[in-house]
Amino acid sequence: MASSTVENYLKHILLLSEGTDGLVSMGALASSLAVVPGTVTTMVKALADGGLVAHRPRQGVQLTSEGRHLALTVLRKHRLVETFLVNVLKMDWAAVHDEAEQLEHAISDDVLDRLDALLGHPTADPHGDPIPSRHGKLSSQVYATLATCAAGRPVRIVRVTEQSKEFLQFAEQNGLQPGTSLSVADRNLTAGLVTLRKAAGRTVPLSLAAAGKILVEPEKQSARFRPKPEPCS
Amino acid sequence: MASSTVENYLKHILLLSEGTDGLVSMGALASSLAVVPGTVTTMVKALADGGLVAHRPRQGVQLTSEGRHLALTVLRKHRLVETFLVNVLKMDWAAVHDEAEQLEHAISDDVLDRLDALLGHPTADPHGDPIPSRHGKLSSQVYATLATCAAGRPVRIVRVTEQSKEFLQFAEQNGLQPGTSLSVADRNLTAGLVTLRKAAGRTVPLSLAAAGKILVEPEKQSARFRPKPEPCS
DNA sequence: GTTCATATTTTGATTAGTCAAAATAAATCC
DNA sequence: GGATTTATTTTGACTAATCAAAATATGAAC
Ligand SMILES: [Mn+2]
Ligand SMILES: [Mn+2]
Ligand SMILES: [Mn+2]
Ligand SMILES: [Mn+2]
Repeated sequence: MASSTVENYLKHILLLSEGTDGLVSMGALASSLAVVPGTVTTMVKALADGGLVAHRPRQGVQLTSEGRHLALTVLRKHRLVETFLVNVLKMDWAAVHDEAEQLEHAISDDVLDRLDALLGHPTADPHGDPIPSRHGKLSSQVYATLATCAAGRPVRIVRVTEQSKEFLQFAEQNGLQPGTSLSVADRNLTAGLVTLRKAAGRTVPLSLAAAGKILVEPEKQSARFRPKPEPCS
Repeated sequence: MASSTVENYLKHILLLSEGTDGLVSMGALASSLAVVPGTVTTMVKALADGGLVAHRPRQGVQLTSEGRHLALTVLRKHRLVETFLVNVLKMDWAAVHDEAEQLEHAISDDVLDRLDALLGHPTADPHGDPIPSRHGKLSSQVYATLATCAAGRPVRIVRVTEQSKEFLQFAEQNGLQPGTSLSVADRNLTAGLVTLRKAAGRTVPLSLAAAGKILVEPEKQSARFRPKPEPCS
């Protein structure tokens, strides 16, 4: 029932309210959607009439539970579609965001469930972005970034939080994808430069800004050092 | 670039002009698109301005070669998507038309090509509708229907030309799908009734109107009767 | 407590797509 | 040939979504 436009508004409100108190400013929403602020004010009032958001004039906007549910469904479609495009159709991870931006509005809930099953119920998309569960649960785990994690510590990339083609192509070129193991060799705050050391010993320089877009978790101990491997049952 | 609306207009003009001289009446197009005739007149003039159709006032409308090319791409997307939904996601063939009606406007040419390869370059969709080739060739082979083919003759269903859920569910229930072998046991023009005999001897009654929607070709000789089987090379 | 800068809202206009209903052209029938 | 039926076109109005630019509110700075 909801138009593509409405779905996009809700999805952007959801993404922008992640980690905050939930109130999203008109300005932030406008630039996120690439429309002028006046348009957002008008649309948000319409969404509020429809019961999908709560609008606090001159304060911001917030999803209602109905709006949040719809937004989560759209986000789930987006990320499952991206996963399908990369895992099944072997598309470049830098290209799938734009595709999914259209497809998220065109697939039914039935197709969504079948894609989910085909892909084996994945919990993250090719960029490491968490996929909302069918019941609307969205992981909000907080990770360190390459700009903040301790130097020398072995870490594994879990997520790249940046959709732009250019950034993703650069990251792929330098083997910076979810699953990659590495450590921060050096961090120079003055120069705004981070140097990474990859598994093979290769080093990669990265701006601090770029490093902040790459989320990592502590490297799990490799198998031969693991104290008590679980028996396969 | 073209909106979903424009794509739908072009696709419907293409389908309605199949087999005719190419001129489609405003009235036919309006009922096919489920809009009022005045809307069609307005839109067709806009399409003509855009060079996608030629409008002969009070006569009809016809695709230009650019419009025909676009229409064929949309049709190709529609039918490949249907094939994907049935063959890969195992959806019911009665449900996929509505899904494809949306998806045909959301998938890129790149995704189209990858789907085509994944499916093994099929030439017909689950209903037997021919899939336009990547170079815009659309098979226009003429087939007999169950309403016209000789009684007693063993035939094989090649296509079911009717998108409605109800009809397709009925056809599935009675095992009337592309590939099925059968023959017309009896045709009673007065009663408007056709009786089919399936392989297992089971008979199925069918209205003449419904029989006309089912296209067939002469049954190929079964292997044991074939005079000169080609060697597998 | 004014003044200023900034974000937000309002106003007026535009585009795509649609419908209802009136006007018009064309074909058909006597 | 004139009247009638039918399809098409025109006209006027409406909705969703947008922008440009003017008006307004709010918090910060002086
Ligand atoms: Mn989108
Ligand atoms: Mn993603
Ligand atoms: Mn369509
Ligand atoms: Mn089909």
